[in-house]
Amino acid sequence: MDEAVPRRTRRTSQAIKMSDVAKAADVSPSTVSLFLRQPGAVAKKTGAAIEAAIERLGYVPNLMAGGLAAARSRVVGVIVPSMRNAFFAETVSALQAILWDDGFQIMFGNTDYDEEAELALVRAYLSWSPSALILTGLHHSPQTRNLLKHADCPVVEMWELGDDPVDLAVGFSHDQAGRAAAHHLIRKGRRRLAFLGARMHEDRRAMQRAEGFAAEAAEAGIQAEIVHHIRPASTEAAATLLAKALSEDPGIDGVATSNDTLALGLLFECARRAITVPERLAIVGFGDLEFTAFSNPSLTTIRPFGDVIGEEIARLVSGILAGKGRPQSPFVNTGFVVIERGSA
Amino acid sequence: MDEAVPRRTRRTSQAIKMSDVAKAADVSPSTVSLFLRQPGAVAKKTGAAIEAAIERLGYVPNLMAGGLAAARSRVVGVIVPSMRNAFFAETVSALQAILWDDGFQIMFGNTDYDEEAELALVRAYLSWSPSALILTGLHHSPQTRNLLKHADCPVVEMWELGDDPVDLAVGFSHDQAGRAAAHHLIRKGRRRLAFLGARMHEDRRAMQRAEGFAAEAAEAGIQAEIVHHIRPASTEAAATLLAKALSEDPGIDGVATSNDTLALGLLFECARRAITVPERLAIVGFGDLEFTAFSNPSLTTIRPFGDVIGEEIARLVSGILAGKGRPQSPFVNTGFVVIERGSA
DNA sequence: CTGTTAGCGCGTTCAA
DNA sequence: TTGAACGCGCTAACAG
Repeated sequence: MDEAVPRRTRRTSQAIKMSDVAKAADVSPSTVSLFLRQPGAVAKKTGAAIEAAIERLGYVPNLMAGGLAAARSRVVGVIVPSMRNAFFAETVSALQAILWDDGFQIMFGNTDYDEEAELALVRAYLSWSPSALILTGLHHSPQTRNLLKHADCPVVEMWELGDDPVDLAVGFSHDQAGRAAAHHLIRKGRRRLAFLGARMHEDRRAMQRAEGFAAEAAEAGIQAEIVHHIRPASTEAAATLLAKALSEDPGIDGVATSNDTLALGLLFECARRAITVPERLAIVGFGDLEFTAFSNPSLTTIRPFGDVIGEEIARLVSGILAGKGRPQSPFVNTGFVVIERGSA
Repeated sequence: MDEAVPRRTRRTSQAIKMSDVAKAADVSPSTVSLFLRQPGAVAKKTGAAIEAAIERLGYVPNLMAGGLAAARSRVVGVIVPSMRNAFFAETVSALQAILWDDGFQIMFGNTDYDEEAELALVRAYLSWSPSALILTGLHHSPQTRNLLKHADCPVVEMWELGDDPVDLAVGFSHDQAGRAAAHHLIRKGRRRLAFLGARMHEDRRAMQRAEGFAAEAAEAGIQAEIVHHIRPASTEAAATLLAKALSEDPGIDGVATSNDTLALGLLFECARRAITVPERLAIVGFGDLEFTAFSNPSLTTIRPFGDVIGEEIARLVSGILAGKGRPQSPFVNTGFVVIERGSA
């Protein structure tokens, strides 16, 4: 009976378009277009008239039309495993800030560590003719890799360094980070080590750190066990992991974790079990999350410079797209540092 | 005659297009288009042929062309104050998961609590003819509000409830959350209260919680001071805040914080100062971040259901866009709960 | 420096 | 159930 009255004006919202602006400024549409893309290439007076018209009419360019005509959009696709991970939040935040200033927009997605999801995302982003594609890690399904190889834009793999990147890679060596943790503990006189990791069956980079840790220990003649847990890193998982580690070797005196969150949980669990840190157990985390400096005891950890990764990528991508050419090397090593605090 | 010289000087990367698929499947482009949008409306045999051709050629639709023709893209713009904030990460993660399944893509941006940045983002997203716009909070610059009012798509304001939303709102009352914290402390016998907040000059919602807290206390005949700090919430800020609060009233026996991160810092700081929690100081956090259940002591906090906010919005938006009509009420109250643990 | 012109790849009538 | 025609709003080559 009574048809619902739409609460908002339906469709055909006669949006102001470029030709309207052109008419208002008494120039041709292509001049408006030119002005928008290269303000300097238009006479100052004409430019002022166009600008005034834009302002007066409230013109908002249609980026789909622009992208279609130019066969390229100013969209940058970014793919991370998980948005809930503070590491990536840092990187994406930095990326967004810089790319935005350079006139790019970010399309953002997470794979939840699923290769199929990654493939679907890559495909989806590709269908926007993006200006660049940024993804996490060097490992992808063969199909994904193939798509990326043929992509008509810069492709950046981040947070990992290694052989044979698809195109560009910005990050650091997780093997070395793992080794650094072991090295630090050994230097501190620890001889019975373990690496506690969460979700390492999915998180290749955490696994690499674990392996680097074990390798470094082995080279020093120390056997380090790797203990892991399937669930995501959480303070709670730490209790489980510590129990496992202790049951395998009650004399453990030094551990590294795949993640500061885990390390925080370990701190709490040690307090509960009256295990003194660092006296009886030294702990090295990973990530340098904000609480590490201020926990009790403060947490020795490895800082991966997630923000720098974002900045470097943004700079790289912006540079290439601005026609400044590609760097000599496809790698940017953003490195890491061990930050010594109270826990080790 | 003249037609002999096509001006295809553009270096297009031979992408497969719909017409190629059509040719390969021996149908017309519009049939392919129809099949893609409504597979059921095409003869089964034709559909199979098209599908095969798509597969064989590796066709990827050009979403810009599609969006341009349809005057609508399947992009959903999402704006949060900060990506580094774990609350919003939960929401965005849930949003992305559901919207993705429904065929939408997310464009993501953060304002860093800057109204101008928000305006720019809204404008940018609008230029993609989005399917929906999702932003944080009910407060925007007049210009932004005006743009949103005239937007030709659903607009959702999230994480806050109040009068006069632009269109739809999904969230909860921060005033009530603040009151709940005060109520809890009072019920626990605390009589000298304070609210410790970070960045409240920018974060309206934190401020609302603080005011709700103070109001509830006042109604119980208790005066609660509000102490704040300009820097973002961090475990470190907690020390500063505690010092301030104590200097104003050394006898404080119950505090709420704007954020669990702050509460965590407080826990550490209390340990350092040998202030027993909850005996001498009861603490109520906000956010129910993952460590709260497992800290030492565990943290009493308020859980805002950030993931539910994301789910509700996704459901709402998907429903409206699928033509299922708009809900009777423009509000969805996702509520919150006080989770009582060790610290209060 | 500005205007003319010809599409970009697809959705959407509508007729067949 | 399918196909032809048309145009979405803009960019880019080129001529003036």
